[in-house]
Amino acid sequence: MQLAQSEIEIARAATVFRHLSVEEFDPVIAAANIREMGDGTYFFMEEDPAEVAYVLIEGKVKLTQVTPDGQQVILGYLIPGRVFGIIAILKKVAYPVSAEAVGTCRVLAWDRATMNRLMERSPRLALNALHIMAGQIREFQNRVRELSTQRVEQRIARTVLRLARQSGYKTDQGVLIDLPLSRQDLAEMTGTTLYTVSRVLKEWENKGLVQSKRQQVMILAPHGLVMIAEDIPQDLGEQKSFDVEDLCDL
Amino acid sequence: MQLAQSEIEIARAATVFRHLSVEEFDPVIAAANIREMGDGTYFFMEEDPAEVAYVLIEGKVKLTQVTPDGQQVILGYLIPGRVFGIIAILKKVAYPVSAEAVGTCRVLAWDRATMNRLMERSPRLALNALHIMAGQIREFQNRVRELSTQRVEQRIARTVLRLARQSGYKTDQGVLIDLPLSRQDLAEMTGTTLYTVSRVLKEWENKGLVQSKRQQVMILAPHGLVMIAEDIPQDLGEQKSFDVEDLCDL
DNA sequence: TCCAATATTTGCGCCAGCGCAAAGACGCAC
DNA sequence: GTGCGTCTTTGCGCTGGCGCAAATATTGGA
Repeated sequence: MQLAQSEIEIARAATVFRHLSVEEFDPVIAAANIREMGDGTYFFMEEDPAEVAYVLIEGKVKLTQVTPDGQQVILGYLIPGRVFGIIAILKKVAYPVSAEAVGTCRVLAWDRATMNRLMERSPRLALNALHIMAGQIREFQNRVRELSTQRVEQRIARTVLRLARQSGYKTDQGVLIDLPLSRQDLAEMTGTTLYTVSRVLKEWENKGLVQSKRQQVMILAPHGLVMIAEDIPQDLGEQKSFDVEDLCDL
Repeated sequence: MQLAQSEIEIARAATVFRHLSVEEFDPVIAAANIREMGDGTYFFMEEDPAEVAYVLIEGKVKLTQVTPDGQQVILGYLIPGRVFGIIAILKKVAYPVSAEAVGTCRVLAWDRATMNRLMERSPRLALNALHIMAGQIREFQNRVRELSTQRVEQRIARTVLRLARQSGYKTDQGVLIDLPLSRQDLAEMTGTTLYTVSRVLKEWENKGLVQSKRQQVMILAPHGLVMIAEDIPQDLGEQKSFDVEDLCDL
């Protein structure tokens, strides 16, 4: 398979290749394999020996874990430009999560030997990997803190806002989360049940904060969700108008 | 301050220095600063710019975060040989946690410039740092999963067993957790309240699983706790005898 | 030794969230 | 259009866990 120019540009912008000079970047691309995966197929499963690192070019990827008793937990979704399976640069380690294609995906892939060779030539690449892992640590620490201290509605609000920031798609009605996102999925992301998610979304819908359909959530009033996410007791009556900027950060 | 031979040996065994040759390790030690911190003092606070990396030689260190509304979360305790603040090898990042001395601590410390210079000379050192960060990611992912899927009693059991494995001190009665560990501390580690922790410990005490005093927990029947941690419904009646091996892993 | 500070226990009331069960809505395949 | 599988809603009852308040225990320091 051949790389289109647009695909190279997406890779160029990937965090893992940030600050690479052209001389460093070209061999990276030259060594890449492009691969396509159909909806629902797995790049790798939790516990598999980590041999290949990927950069997502097109599509979405879902990262999950499964508890010993078979319950699934969704750790997050990836969008184009994100690297995954980067752990494969290390010898003799296993992937800590499963990675599943959500819709058709195109990725660039490098096996460990290739990645190591590239890193030897561009220390910057290794440093970027470190940066990415540091960011992941921070992210999961925050998740632990959220799960420890926040109530369910708050966690759902944060999760929805995070997804909107990542995969939000602005329409004239509001921000649509561009993912097939069932109540069950949201429950697995927030550590609750599909019943509770359903009830919370319904309540938000009644308040005019969101509009949800089958496997779909659209945010109508980001500000209202931010209020919930931050646990600011809002006296109702005055509804703030829609403002995309609210999605920028918390 | 001078390094004792025993201190050098502890550093030698630290995970971050694993597999280093003598030629690589000697300059590392030569470049180290030894530092002593009193009980309750902080090596660094969450959000501080990360400038120094540490290896714990003696004492215990508590890692914490604070929520916006002032609630504390304990992410874990470190024992001698563990590295912390390793994030400081990267430029322009902040510590994601606070690190507090529990009892008097002795540590080795390197500032970023020194650490970077050492890593250039020993790529193995950089690789070890990567390994450690990968391990941390895995650990926090597991914590997220636990918090998402397990009930309070289970999480407390896992936490107590983990602490015993780390800082357990075998006595003729059972395994004593060698940390000042209040109900509040356990609550902050497991995402619950001191009231619930108190009630759970009391119940375990009545069943003869543990014996707890002020800021102290001793495990009498590890097997029983493992049963709870793994959520195996135990029909009472037959109490298994004490077996230290149960602490080895879950 | 006694006091003040800190840690722990426990009764009590409450409610957030769980989870079954059953009905309803939706969308795809034929 | 029909039918089936999947997803969603919602009534209901229940309980795990929260958190106040007050009593009690423990400890270190004066």
